[in-house]
Amino acid sequence: MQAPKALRHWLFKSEPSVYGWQHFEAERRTFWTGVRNYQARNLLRDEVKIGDGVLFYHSNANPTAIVGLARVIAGGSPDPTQFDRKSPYYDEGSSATEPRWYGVEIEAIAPIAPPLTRDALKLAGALAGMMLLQRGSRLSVQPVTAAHWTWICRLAGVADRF
DNA sequence: GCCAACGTTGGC
DNA sequence: GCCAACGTTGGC
Repeated sequence: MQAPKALRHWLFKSEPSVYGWQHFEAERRTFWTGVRNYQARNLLRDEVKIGDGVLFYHSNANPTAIVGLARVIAGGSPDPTQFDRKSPYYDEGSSATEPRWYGVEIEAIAPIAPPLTRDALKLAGALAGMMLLQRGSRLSVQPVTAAHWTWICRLAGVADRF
């Protein structure tokens, strides 16, 4: 019998002008749609599992920051927006039998207030290796190591629930 | 708004 | 399979 995989940790980027933490918190849960990058798709489809922790990050924002914690409540399934002709995420090259794009469902756990700004993250030497902080890093779904996760929870003053 | 870095596309 | 052109991301 196979041991269950340890819970893992992720960082999801979102532009607050498109879908911000306030919106997410009001809905409490959401299906994460619109990821159109194969590397991120592979993570959503194959690696992001129920119970995993998610850092919700505001990109293209002022300030850019980690603004909340979330939890994965359903693993990868096809992103319905790829089939919706009216959606900006519509992909005519995708089909129901061979969907190209995936998403997961997440639930809001706790806000991080005040937000943990990118500047604050950069000041924490222990976080220097975070993928988020690497030059040119733009993957919108990123793995976060357990050590980085723990540091971030401490910096944010939130309980490490994962 | 600028632009560096990255991903994708398509000609060859 | 190479690589130039183009489009996108996202920090600043």
